[in-house]
Amino acid sequence: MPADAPPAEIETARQPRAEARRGDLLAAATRLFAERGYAAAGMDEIARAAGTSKGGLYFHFPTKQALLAAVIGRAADLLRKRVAAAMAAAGDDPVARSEAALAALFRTLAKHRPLGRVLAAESVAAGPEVRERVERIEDEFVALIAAELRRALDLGLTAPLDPELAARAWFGMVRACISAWADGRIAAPPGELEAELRRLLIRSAGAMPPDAMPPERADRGGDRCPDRP
Amino acid sequence: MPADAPPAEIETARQPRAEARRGDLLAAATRLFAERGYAAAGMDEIARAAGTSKGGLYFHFPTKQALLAAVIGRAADLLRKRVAAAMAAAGDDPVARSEAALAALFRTLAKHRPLGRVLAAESVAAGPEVRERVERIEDEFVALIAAELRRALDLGLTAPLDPELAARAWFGMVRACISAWADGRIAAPPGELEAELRRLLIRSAGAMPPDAMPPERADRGGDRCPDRP
DNA sequence: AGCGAAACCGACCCGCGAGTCGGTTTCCCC
DNA sequence: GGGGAAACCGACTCGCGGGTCGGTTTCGCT
Repeated sequence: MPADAPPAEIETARQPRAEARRGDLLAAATRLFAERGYAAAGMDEIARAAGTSKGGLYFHFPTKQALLAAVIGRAADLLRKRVAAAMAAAGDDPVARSEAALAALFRTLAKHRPLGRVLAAESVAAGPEVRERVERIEDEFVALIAAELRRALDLGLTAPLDPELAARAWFGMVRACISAWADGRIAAPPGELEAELRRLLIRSAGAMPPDAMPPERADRGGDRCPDRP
Repeated sequence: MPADAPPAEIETARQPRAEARRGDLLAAATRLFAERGYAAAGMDEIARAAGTSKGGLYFHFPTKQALLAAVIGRAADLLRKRVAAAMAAAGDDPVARSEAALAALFRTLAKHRPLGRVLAAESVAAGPEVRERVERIEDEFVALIAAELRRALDLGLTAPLDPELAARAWFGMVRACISAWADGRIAAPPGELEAELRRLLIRSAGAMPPDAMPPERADRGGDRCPDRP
């Protein structure tokens, strides 16, 4: 449904060693863009960090913007792959599929911390084209989740809500928590964080998790259906 | 509780016309940093946009970083003021106070669009000190809401949750929705957006809004307490 | 082996923009 | 009204970093 989704990598697979270099360069660029910011990270520095030289870098990428674009494209491809796999494995239930998509997003971003920072912060710094591209990617995932949420709504599995807005809000929740966690501003281990976040997401939609009831059932008084006097 | 909260503006109030200039400069800088990004916005450009010259700009701010720091400081002050006022006006109920704080955040960011973008995106581009400062500010507001949430939790007004995490997640929801809306990627008018967002927030905490029931009560089948078979 | 292209190197070029500085205007106050 | 400081101006400097280029190495292929 997101229509375009450019064919990922059109590169006509050069020599394998070149491909490896390209990978190193992208990794180094991702890390440095995240650490120093797009503008402050120098091409020379990136080349050095990837174990090569400026000339070698410019052999693979014609310009700094192109490098950033490649970094972003690769990140988007990775996310797409993980999310698609997770959703496919989650079966038919739209709530389960939404949960799975968010969880995959969460895990992927948690595993590759710099990636999230590049996606979040560098869009503005590198000119409007890049910025728009990042927005498109975000919209793509939001639409993915919104579609599931709409199905869930139609099936009466959730409280009445605006699927687009809810999907966007969910995305924001995940992003905010991940980046705070990546900076060490949240102590909890990722597993707990994910579980707690999942509870928030599900409750916010007014839905029950598809798999009956979570283990800790009688924690306290009013867990679900809180009729406070 | 956030401990420090630097005394806002220590400036020893110079001539009033200078103060006005300073304001113009800050406004122009905020706008241009948001539009072009920190690195791409030139000092000369900013000065011109504020109706003055580079020399005049450097009279007020010794360096580009200092300019950004002032922009961020002013934004933080504005947010602090608005949020404090809203919470004070909301009475004692911790859920109402949380709602009010978020709503004030929402409205302030919605009214001053560039401000949110600067806070969100420019922290990385301008070196680690600035970045850390922005994180501190965010943490400050999160802590504010987390405190209310903790009270609500102790009073049994919410489902069991981690107050810090929930506050952070809420913050992320608001931010994500605001920035998507500011870019025109969400069509809804801000009033509706806020209302829908508020519903999501409340539900995610498993709380009831303090003011009894919202008008549209019997919209559909399972609004609250969704026991799906 | 040896040829040709892909891959890589690093010294150099050059525009751009942050910061400087000597000079000019504005305005407060005696 | 005039002296002096605050406020402001804009031409200039200068280092930094993106991009270039001629040359060198690596490697596949016959």
